[in-house]
Amino acid sequence: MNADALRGHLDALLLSVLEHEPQHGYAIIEALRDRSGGVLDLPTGTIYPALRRLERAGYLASEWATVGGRRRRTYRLTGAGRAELAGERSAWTSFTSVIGSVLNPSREPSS
Amino acid sequence: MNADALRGHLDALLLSVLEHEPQHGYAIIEALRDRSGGVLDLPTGTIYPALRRLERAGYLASEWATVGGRRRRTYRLTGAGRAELAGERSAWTSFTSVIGSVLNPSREPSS
DNA sequence: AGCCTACATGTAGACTGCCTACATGAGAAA
DNA sequence: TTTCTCATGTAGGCAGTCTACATGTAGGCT
Repeated sequence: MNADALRGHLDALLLSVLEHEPQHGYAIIEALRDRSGGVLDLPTGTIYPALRRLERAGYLASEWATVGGRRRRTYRLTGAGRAELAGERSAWTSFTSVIGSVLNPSREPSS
Repeated sequence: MNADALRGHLDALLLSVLEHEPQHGYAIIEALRDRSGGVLDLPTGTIYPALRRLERAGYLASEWATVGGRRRRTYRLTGAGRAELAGERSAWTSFTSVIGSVLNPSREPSS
């Protein structure tokens, strides 16, 4: 998986993983790996800054927790985050449709 | 169309437009606009450097022509470019599949 | 005790590609 | 002569992802 290809779609992935339950960063990385069949194995240097960015943007909120002696920062979707996720999903659909139509144009009978 | 979303997929679009006939930059911009229903309206500052990059990479070759007193640099696919296009197409398919599976996971019955 | 692995978070700086803004010039039409 | 379309190109900015590093706990193995 090329790094550039991901550009601009990571936010949608993160929000999507957090849709049904709050997660901490490390678990999010594992969830992405699981859901993608091992293809998406994103480094911490990508995930943690991205989560903070999404929190600054108001799409996520976080709380510290300690589980088994280890500190976790648990993120959850805000209302704005939920709306953003919906927007990202529809943006993804139209994005794939547009690129697809250029990459594999269905030849119209010419006028 | 968000600029970041395009990142890493532009090469595939350009090669695809040039697949069946050579084109010059300005015409490529118009072709992308047409094929995408007006959504992809890419600036010259994006297209021209990208075409030169693809030529440096060996995927395109270019020749100057003069049509109606105007100079055009016409690009065509090389053999390597054709192979690259095939690779980009299959990469696009797996890319959409992976992102899609994260964004809209089909819930497996849990074990 | 010492070592290694998994768990867990974070930052600094590099890389790179797409964008904005600008520059240039010919032909055609108003 | 002014403006629009056609046509190419560069310089510099921006921003997101990555590499590499830094820190620390828990638990298993020898």
